Amino acid sequence: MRKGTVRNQIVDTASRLFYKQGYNATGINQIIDEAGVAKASLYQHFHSKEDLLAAYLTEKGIETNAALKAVADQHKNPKEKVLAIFDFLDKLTNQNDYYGCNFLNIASELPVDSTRLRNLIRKQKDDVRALFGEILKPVKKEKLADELYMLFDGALITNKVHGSGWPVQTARRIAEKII
Amino acid sequence: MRKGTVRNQIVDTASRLFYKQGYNATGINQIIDEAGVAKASLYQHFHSKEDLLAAYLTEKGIETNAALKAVADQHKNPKEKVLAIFDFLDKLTNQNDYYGCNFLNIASELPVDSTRLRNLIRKQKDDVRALFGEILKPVKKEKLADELYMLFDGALITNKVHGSGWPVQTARRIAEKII
Amino acid sequence: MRKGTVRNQIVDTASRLFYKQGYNATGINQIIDEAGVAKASLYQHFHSKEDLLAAYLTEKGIETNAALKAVADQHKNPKEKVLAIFDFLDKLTNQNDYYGCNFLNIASELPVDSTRLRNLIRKQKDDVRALFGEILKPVKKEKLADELYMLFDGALITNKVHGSGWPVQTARRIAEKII
Amino acid sequence: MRKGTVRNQIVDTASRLFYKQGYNATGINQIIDEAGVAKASLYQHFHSKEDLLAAYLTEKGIETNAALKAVADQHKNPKEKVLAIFDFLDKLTNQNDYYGCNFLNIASELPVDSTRLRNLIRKQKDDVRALFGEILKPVKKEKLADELYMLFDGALITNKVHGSGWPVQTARRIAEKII
DNA sequence: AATGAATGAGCATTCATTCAT
DNA sequence: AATGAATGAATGCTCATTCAT
Repeated sequence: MRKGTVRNQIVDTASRLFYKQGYNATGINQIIDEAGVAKASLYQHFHSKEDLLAAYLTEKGIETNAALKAVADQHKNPKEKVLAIFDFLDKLTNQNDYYGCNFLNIASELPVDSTRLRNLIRKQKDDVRALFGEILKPVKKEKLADELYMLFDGALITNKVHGSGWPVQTARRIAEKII
Repeated sequence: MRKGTVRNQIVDTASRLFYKQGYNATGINQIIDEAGVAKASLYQHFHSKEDLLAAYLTEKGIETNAALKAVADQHKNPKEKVLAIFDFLDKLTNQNDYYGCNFLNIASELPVDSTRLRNLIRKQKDDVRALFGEILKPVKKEKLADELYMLFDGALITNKVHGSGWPVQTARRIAEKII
Repeated sequence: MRKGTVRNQIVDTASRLFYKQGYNATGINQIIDEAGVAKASLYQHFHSKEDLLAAYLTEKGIETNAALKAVADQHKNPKEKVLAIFDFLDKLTNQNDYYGCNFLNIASELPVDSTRLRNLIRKQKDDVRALFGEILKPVKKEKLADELYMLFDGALITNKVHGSGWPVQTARRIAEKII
Repeated sequence: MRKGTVRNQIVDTASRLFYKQGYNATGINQIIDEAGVAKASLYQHFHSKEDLLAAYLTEKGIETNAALKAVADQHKNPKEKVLAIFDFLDKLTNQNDYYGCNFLNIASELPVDSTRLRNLIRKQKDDVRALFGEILKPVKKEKLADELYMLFDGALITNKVHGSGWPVQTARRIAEKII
């Protein structure tokens, strides 16, 4: 656990549960029980359950983008960078504690008018899109960023629906063709 | 309203609300109020709210597949059939009452262990995948079915996240390239 | 208990507690506990705690006005009618289970903007004012209605503050003078 | 702000909020936020929220009595003194920031057994009663003190219920008659 | 086949107060 | 003297489901 024990214990527990069970299915009571803190302590740090969700999305967004950038940085060739990202997705989606994309999972639970939260999700996705753009800039193919990002999310959602590895590999194959 | 007034009135109302508001956000009370039926009548036709969701997914699955098949049938050339499907998606996602894919929306709301409902969703998606396979069989390209279906869902989820038309057009462009 | 057991049990219990403890000091939980009904049953009959308060004020308003009218009806002479009302107040305020005027007690608990509830209270008070007017009409002294009603409420609030019998008797004495 | 900055800032803020919003409707958090002090500082100066209420009632009691005495002192004739008090009430109740009598407002919010606080309220009211007695002593009419004080409170509560100016004027008219 | 009343378990949130620093 | 983090208990309210008629 990190500094500011109580606050972080709350965020960590909430993040774990929001991810595994979904936002609506996770009650405040379960969060405080598993975090071992008082209910009022949670509300001292977060004005509402929605604020807690925002904290989860923000933290995971930073983490995820850093991880993807790190993966790309391990290669020099733009095409290799791109394919490495899909290989990373392959490893990720095959983990036992993988329950789908943190952001897409939440996206479908939100009411249409949750602008603030939808923006947090869109921001993380735009960062992925931008990452593909940066990778492809040196070879003047930054126009492919949209296509690669769409394959990225297509792979994630199809993997979620089918609980199977073929979508990520299929996305990788298409990526290889179009670059 | 269709035959079997009460039952269909319930399914129609529930479908409309599940789609627009989501499953968890739609309460039994709202359904019976707007359907104009008694609460016990609902439970006479459906054992649980989940059963009602199953009925919604089943009906929409049949409808959606029929619509896609009809679109494909308007063309002779396999490639034209495929592109027509993406053009259909473009029109669909631009409608005012479009709130995302019926099935992907629900998928993220379900608990991990809802096997029965996840199967209903997967079935509809497998039908789309099979449709692409049938379309491409005459030109011996049925292996592309997985790729096209992944673009299909990628377009839908990316459109949902960004609330914009570019993902469908991007998916169509990739499809055109790979066929 | 009256017909419609559950609903009336709720209103009766809430009325008793609102009167004895005040509105804000009485929680929903205490009401359902003492009424012996489920929480959801309360909310089936009343949309909110405020609705329950409205029911209490409405019922007590009818009761109180009927009681006052009955007292006045026992006399023929207008002056006797008026004095009988103050005598009734004397008896009332000396009862063991008297905790002040149902309506004035609530009036000071309400937020300034509770128009609906304030109107219910004002209505009951206007009925008292009107009763004095009717009583005095035969002797062409209906202009005294405001004065008598003000003595009426002055007696009640002063009795509440001092927990003593003198205010009612003082009000009666003034009434006797001015008629 | 007055001397002893912190303590007085707390009392001033609490007084303003207790008066405008009521005692129960005013939370400790709002008080410390608007007073700009720490929560623990409040509890260093006051053992409980109730203590803060006691301070409010005590201060306002002193203020109010001084104001009434000052009004009476501006006249020589006892009858004029009394009528001036009702004229003062008329001005007071017509102010924009008038929300009813400080003391009667609180009286109805208190649990039946709050002897200490009820005594503070009763004390202020007894002071008003005594003031009328002193005024009328020179003309040997001190027996009217109870009657005038009852008109005083009757005017205040009736004004509160009806949100109108007539009760104060009605009380003044009665006062004029009976002196 | 159809109903409306009734329910237990749960929801997110706020309260006045205390404690370690 | 002053603080901000932490708390247990209570708040009003909603959920999907069942039952007697």
